[in-house]
Amino acid sequence: MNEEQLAKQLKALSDVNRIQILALLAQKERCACELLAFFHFSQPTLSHHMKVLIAGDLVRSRKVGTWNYYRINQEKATTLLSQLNQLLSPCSPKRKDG
Amino acid sequence: MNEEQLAKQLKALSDVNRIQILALLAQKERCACELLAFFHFSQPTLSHHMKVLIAGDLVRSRKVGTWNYYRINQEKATTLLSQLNQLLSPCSPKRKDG
DNA sequence: TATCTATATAGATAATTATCTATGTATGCG
DNA sequence: CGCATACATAGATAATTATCTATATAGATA
Repeated sequence: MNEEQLAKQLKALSDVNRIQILALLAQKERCACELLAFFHFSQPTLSHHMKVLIAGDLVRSRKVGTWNYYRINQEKATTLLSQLNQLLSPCSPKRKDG
Repeated sequence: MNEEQLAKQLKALSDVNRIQILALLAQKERCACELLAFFHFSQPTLSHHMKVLIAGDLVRSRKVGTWNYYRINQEKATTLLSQLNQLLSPCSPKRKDG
């Protein structure tokens, strides 16, 4: 388990606005302007938050014309959950040196 | 789901040192001086990190003489995992307005 | 009581971050 | 082409945070 990457992902998740963004993306893929409508911060601030989420591999984006659609990176999100589950659970000896 | 508290807990988890502290506590309860031996930062810094983890309800402590023993707050950790699981999973309509 | 050990607190500092305004880029359309 | 729309980037700023040194507190023990 790469703790640097895990910390980066958890840091990406450690902001109320980004948590709410993920909650919105859990429902469906959305473009930036659609996301922005839910919040009170500026467009560059949303851009910043999306960058953090993407850098943490929690969100993917695809461009369609001028629109940028965001969706949860389900695979990486699942990996994160299982890592966190392993971290927070009482130690079960999985490896000989564990 | 209280997103403020969730963000606070995830922020507590978003530091490599604190992740490693939790990994050590997952194995067993440990006192501060025992934890400190694993790291290169100072004792007040450990004290700070433990305070953050406790403020996030992820860790509990008990005092025995001069020693302070720390252990994972398993109940709250499990709650956190399930909240995060709910956040990162494709939306399943649990509530009428969901 | 004096002292050692384990831990916390105070205060300072450097790094990070969330946010803003202003501006740039790229796409679609008349 | 000229302009509007969607989004990103640049640069500034205020707040937060991780870390340190110095010091305080509190329990154990000689």
